[in-house]
Amino acid sequence: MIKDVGNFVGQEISIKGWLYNKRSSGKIKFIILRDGSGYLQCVYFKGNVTEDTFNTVDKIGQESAIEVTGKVRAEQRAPGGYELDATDLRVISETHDFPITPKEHGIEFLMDNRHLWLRSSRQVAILKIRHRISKAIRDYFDGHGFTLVDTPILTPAACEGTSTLFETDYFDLGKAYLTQSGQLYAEANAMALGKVYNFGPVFRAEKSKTRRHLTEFWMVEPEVAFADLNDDMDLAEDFLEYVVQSVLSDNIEDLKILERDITLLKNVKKPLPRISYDEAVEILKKNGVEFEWGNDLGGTDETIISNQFDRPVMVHRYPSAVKAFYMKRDPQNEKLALAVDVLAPEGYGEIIGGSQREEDFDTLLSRIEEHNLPREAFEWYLDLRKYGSVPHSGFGLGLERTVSWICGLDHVRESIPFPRMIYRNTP
RNA sequence: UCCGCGAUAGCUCAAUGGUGGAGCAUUCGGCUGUUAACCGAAGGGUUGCAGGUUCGAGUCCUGCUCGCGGAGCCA
Repeated sequence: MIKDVGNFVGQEISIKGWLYNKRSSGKIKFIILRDGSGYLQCVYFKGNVTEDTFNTVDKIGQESAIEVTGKVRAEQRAPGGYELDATDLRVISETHDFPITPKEHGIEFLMDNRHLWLRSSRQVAILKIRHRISKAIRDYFDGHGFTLVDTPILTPAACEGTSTLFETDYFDLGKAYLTQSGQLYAEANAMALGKVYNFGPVFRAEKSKTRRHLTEFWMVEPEVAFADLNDDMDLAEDFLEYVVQSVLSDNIEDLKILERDITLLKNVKKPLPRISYDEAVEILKKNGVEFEWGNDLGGTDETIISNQFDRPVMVHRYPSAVKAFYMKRDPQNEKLALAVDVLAPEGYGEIIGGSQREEDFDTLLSRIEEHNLPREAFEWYLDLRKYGSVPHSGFGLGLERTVSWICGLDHVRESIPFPRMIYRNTP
């Protein structure tokens, strides 16, 4: 693979890939080969290769699949520091008129050609960082005593009763819904295994049309038995530090391709600042925002708050009225929920939402009734409070928002290979 | 759902109500170290769709379609 060519200096090698770009100057021709692992400049001198091979270089278009043979050489003038002094060229599949040229394109064209856009250096870098983040997430939990549990995607009822879900017919059993969260099922698993996490796609049928929303996105949700809100925040900051520092140590080249300023990412270390909702409201008022206590924080509110800090900030104890039914109320103030949101810097908004869960049977039942949720659908969930109920907490981290933040993207649509949005479900 | 902006060559964009252009891409020619290479030439158009105003509409008006930005909702 191209990323390993440095180990083959002085040797003749053959390498398969795609033609990324080419330039020619009379009797010398340069091609840039890409293979997914990196980019390699290959030089064709007239005289070093057959007339036929030399002419073939002219003929093949961008994204032709080829196999290049030649000797590896360290070369300062070549991108990446190494170059292939080519002796042969085998065409595996010739291509002409690849739509995405190395020039500028508009977003509509690029999204229509998303299946081809993925081959560009920028998209390749993003996908590699996305993979590193996914791996860091799994490594972190696997290394801290968590068991991965897979929760259902088709569910009989809305998990939280707050957002609009995709609906589908389910044989003779009526309607089924695409899950918006695996959390309730993760709680059941946590009562079996202690510390668990699930990691998979979730779905929201909200007609949200912003740079932070997809209708299908990936979420990781740890759930821990015998953990309170403070334990939850301790976990979130330790976890977030691990994920960000993993990318910084392994993906510096990819971040350079994205021209990401990593100054603030380097700051993502424990402890993260913790402020209460009340303190957040004070910050808003100091910044001239007319904010009424009791409302949820909007996107611009989150940006103002996060701009006060040089790293992600945890906002805890929100008004219970704007939070989900299963969140435990603060014993010190019944109007507050033991919830926490982690706001990423630079306007990337909420990347983590979590809480301590209500563990008392009667209280949870009355919450379900207050929210006009069908009790039958939650009988199994109530059982968790009937048999060996314990304080427990967890959170959910949105993968695409995290990728967008770490990569410095201006829209989540670039953070997943094939984004699903309100006005686009193709390609 | 609401507010705002837009749709012209394969792509990115120009064009005062008066003969639709440029750069890139493509094809041809030139160049022995290019870095989104460069230089010269050629081909390439039902100006999103439907109506209207006007002697004359890419340009003004109305409706529609699609897209983009933002709000709300949310992670």
